[in-house]
Amino acid sequence: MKQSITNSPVENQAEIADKISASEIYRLQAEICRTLSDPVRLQIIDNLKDGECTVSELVDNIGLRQANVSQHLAVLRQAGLVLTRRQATTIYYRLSYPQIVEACQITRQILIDQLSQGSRLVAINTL
Amino acid sequence: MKQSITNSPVENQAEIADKISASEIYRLQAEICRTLSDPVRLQIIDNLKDGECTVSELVDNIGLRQANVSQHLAVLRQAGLVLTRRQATTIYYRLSYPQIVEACQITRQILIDQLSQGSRLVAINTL
DNA sequence: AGGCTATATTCGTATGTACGAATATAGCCT
DNA sequence: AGGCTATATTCGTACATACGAATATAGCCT
Repeated sequence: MKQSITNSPVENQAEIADKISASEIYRLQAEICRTLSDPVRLQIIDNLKDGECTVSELVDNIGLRQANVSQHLAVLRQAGLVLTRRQATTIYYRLSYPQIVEACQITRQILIDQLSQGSRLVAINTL
Repeated sequence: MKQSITNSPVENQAEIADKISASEIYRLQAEICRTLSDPVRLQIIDNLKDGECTVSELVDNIGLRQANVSQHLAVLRQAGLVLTRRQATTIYYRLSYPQIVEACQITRQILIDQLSQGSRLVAINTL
């Protein structure tokens, strides 16, 4: 088993990346992207971009069943993209990496560009 | 500073977005992210980040079968993320939106951050 | 035309995942 | 303890998709 990376204070990113094969990097990066490839989770991230939200707030804002929102929160948690804080029975969610919002903004901007060029209209009209 | 798309005479991005429901925006944005959520396609994008590549070059660089690479190129094409140019029997691929590279860099940076924090190690070791 | 090369598509299958429904856990309150 | 609220998990099913294998298309060349 590879346990070598456990607690290494001095290693820089290149060193860390070197311990993992390039294909593993792509695979893990793809996992992060897959986590972003759901409309509900994108909406959750949008809700969290300015700070914490409770699950109830997310359920209200998104308009899906609580269990379903919770499922998506579990996916985001497992991907390490959100963190939680408990206060009594209420759980607050926040983004682990606020930079994720920038990545989403880029993809949304690309979508807007596609729409304004009309290259996406066919897909929209046929769906 | 975003330059408005050259041949869309009147509509600005907000107007275009308004014509589509917010949930449709999220759905389409999720489609773009889903296109990025495959290791092979991320590698293709990486190969295209500095300019055009032929299919053969991609096949050689990636090391998968031609048919498989071509399938992934079809996914990227259908998502509108790549454009092609033909020269004789050779087809050159390029990125439609070079900004996609930035989005990928952000997700990769998040992954590196996760790895350096150790929050991803469990996932790596158990996979 | 026929053959060669470059690239694309179809088909079958195995695997992943979103959703609804139901159930479970956890903390607070009286 | 029991009940109430907030959140999480499990299960079944329907649907999507990546891959390999095989086949198809398209352009060049002699």
